[in-house]
Amino acid sequence: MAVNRAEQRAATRRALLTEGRQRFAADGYHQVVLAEVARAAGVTKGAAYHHFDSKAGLFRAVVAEVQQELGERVAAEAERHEDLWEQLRAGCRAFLASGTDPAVRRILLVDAPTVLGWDEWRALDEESSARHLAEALTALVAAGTVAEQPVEPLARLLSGAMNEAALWIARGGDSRAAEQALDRLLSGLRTSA
Amino acid sequence: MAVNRAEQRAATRRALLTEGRQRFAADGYHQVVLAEVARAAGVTKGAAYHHFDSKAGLFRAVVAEVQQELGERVAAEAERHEDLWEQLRAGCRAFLASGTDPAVRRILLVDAPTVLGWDEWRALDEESSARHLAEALTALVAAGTVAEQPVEPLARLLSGAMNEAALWIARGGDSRAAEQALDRLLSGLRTSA
DNA sequence: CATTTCACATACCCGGGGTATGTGAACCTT
DNA sequence: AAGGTTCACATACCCCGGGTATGTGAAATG
Repeated sequence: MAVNRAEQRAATRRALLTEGRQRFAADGYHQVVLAEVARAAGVTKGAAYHHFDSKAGLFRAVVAEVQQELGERVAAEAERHEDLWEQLRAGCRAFLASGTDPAVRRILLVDAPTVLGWDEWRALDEESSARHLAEALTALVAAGTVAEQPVEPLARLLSGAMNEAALWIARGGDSRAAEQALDRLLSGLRTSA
Repeated sequence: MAVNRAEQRAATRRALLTEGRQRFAADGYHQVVLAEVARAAGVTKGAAYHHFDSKAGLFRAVVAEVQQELGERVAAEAERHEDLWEQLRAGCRAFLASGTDPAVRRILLVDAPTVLGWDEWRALDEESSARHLAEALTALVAAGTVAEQPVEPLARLLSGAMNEAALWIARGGDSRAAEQALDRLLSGLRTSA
């Protein structure tokens, strides 16, 4: 067990994050009561406020964690392919699949924009997944696979489409059908080749 | 002035809806305090609970109103065109433009999914705008303009894309660029003709 | 070993959603 | 038109839960 103070601090912080993540994912931000998160983590509300400035602060930390994991998962799946176009498709499919994870669905896709505000949410999203998408599109434009055009609005459109599709799939939508529909949309971007 | 009881009831209900709509749009659901909405409407909190079962109930009613208006606006814009394809484009552009309306942006696009829950929100969305989109796509498929395919997932993708794009535009994104990017995506759906 | 630091615990405040009950004017009945 | 009923609110209250102010004991420091 941790006797060292830094270790102890890190341990309780992690416990709060883990417990918070589970509850935020299961019950949604507003249903979660901070004192119960702390109690489940083996501490009191005071400890939580010692580590995070507010309930939203804890949520923010959880969001960052989940988002980073998601970004890595998508990137890892994309990098299994050589072809740029296949990288894009693989990344998109990985994103769609991860919508079934309650942590991603409820925390990232539903609650985060409201709790953190759309601006801050978008900034976080930018760092993790949205940037990769924009980079992939830029690379495809540079390679001539996709027609020359502003990348940012296109990335926003695709990002929104996939967010919604991930939720739709999580709610019972046919993931195969969603992937095919996305493929059709994407293929429209290709220069005739 | 209303002396009749039914008129009076309708008047206060409308006052609550109007005042609630403004505040929900300006400050966001959670920042709004119900008692102040009532006070601004010239009544007390008790009156609000006489008309709506909860704060979320008032919000739900506001959402339904805004969503219906939006649906009508989009439909009206679409119907100014004869060609099915142009109807789709016009409807999409009208939707994107309406993202600048704070009521639409904050209430419909940001808060509604969290407050009402994604399922209920989707059900409301289905009645108003999403159905029109699905119908338009179905008509285009029937006319042979768009390739035969399941319409529902495609509609979800486009709906999500436009939601996000509307928010992006409202936050300062270039609406012209978004329209063009959307056009490119849509044009990919056309059968080569 | 004395002192400071720090990671929490305890006790408290208070804003705001929700509820239970009161009230007077409109409505219906005879 | 008088008495009773309904109803559209107002008033007073409960209480959960986020946030804060302060206490405490063990680890770190010298």
